Amino acid sequence: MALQVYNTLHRRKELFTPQHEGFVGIYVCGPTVYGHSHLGHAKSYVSFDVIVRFLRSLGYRVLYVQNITDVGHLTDDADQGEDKLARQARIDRIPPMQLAETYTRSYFEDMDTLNVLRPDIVPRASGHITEQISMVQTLIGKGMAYVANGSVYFDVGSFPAYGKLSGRTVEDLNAGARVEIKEEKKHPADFALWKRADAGHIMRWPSPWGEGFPGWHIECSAMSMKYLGEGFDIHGGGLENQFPHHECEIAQSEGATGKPFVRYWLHNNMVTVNGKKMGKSLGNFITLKDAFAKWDPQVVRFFILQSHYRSTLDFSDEALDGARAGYEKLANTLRNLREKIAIAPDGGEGTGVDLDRRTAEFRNAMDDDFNTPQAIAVLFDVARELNQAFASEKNYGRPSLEAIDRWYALHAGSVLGIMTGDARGAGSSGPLVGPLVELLIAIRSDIRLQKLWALSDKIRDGLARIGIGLEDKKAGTTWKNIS
RNA sequence: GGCGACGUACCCAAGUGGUAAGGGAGAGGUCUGCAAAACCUUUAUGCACCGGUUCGAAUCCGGUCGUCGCCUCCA
Repeated sequence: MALQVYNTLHRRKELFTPQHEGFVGIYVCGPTVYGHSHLGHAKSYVSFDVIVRFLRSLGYRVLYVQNITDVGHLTDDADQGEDKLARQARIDRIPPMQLAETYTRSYFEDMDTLNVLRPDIVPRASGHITEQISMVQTLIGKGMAYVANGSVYFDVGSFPAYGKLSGRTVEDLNAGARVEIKEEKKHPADFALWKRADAGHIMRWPSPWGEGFPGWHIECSAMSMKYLGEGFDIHGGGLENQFPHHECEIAQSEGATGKPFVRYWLHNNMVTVNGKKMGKSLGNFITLKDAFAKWDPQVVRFFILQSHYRSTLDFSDEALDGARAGYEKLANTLRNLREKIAIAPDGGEGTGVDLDRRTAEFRNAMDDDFNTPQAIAVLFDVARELNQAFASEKNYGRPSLEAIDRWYALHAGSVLGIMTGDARGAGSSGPLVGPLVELLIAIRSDIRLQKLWALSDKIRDGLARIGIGLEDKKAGTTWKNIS
């Protein structure tokens, strides 16, 4: 089976074939940096992180571009309201670019914590004003855009395919009561490519049409094509950006180049919290920094991947608790595996786990539009078989055990980006912790030989209170970090 | 009003024509000084509801109810 992806453009799963053999160009809409990142960002960027990781595991050279929107756009209608970045900067009493820098750092800090690999190129909108102006000029030259009162609008009437991504028509838009009629626009569905800056507008750049700032959609077109070429393989983003953002990107990009823009459009679904949509404008969003105080970041990542990227994901304490328990089961298995490896003989028999079969199952799951929940189920299947083998108390050979360790490192670690930490689990330990715990275990073993259970339990309970869990097994006592 | 998605056990969640993955929680058991971990057994004759197509439907078609999203910045 080969990789199939759900292409929003055609509303079906399609065989994935890159434009240039062996190479994949992918662009994902990045965050607007005027606040801390939230759970929605986590779902989106973890999802695309796994997509990129999987493509790389298939042998593709992937160029992953993700923008940072540091030019503020407006708080409500395309023509009303205040620039979001400018507003927050005013509230915080700092320059807008300082605000953007602060939250760009915050964003990557959170993504690093979630084990999301950095994109290969992270272009800032403010650093690509020239490219955006140039593209607007091309569109004006082609008669697809017009200047009105210092602003430039895209004429949707000049692009008959407008609506092909979202399945809307210009007539639908007319019917909707929410499209603001703006005097200077020829048609209500026309969208801004460049906006005239009013006197108080801080972020402004000179342009052929006077001082202003770029429209919301133009940055993604200009930057994606600059780094990936005029037509490229994958464009990803949140489902809510399908319309109008991505629709407008297609119109202006294909209008400017006359070539197909993106071959596969991938959209991830939204996050809800206790059943309700989480959105910036609703004010009910949970920032990642708050989430990490409550749940282990690795568990958050695991939880996200336990549902499909095109399904909505509801965050609730009960669901996260379930995910944590499942995650710990895998972590325990891996820890047990490494303890066995440390004492395994060079020869010895195999575990009987059919890794070839499980590899194929994992690959098939991921080939089917990145079905991470099914792929994770395969991780559990291997864990169960391995634990069954361990339950029989045989002495398995090191090569057989190490093969399973490598299997997890590849499939769980490299592809899904989970189970990559210390097998002892979360928590930070200073350099003295290990030797000290080993010493306590040795002393406690003597105590246990004397059957002084009360004293023995006092040591175990005391260690548990400071985050060290002891497990007494036939082969001896082991320890792990607990939270 | 227009467009779209979804509704699978107590919870999370795969499965799009061949007889319900996986995880959590619960119950019972094995092991253990106890605990933990792990293993075994068990938990949906049924996949919102009602019709239809079919030898066969959670999966296809029609209808009903419900939930959510987009149409306005948002991942």
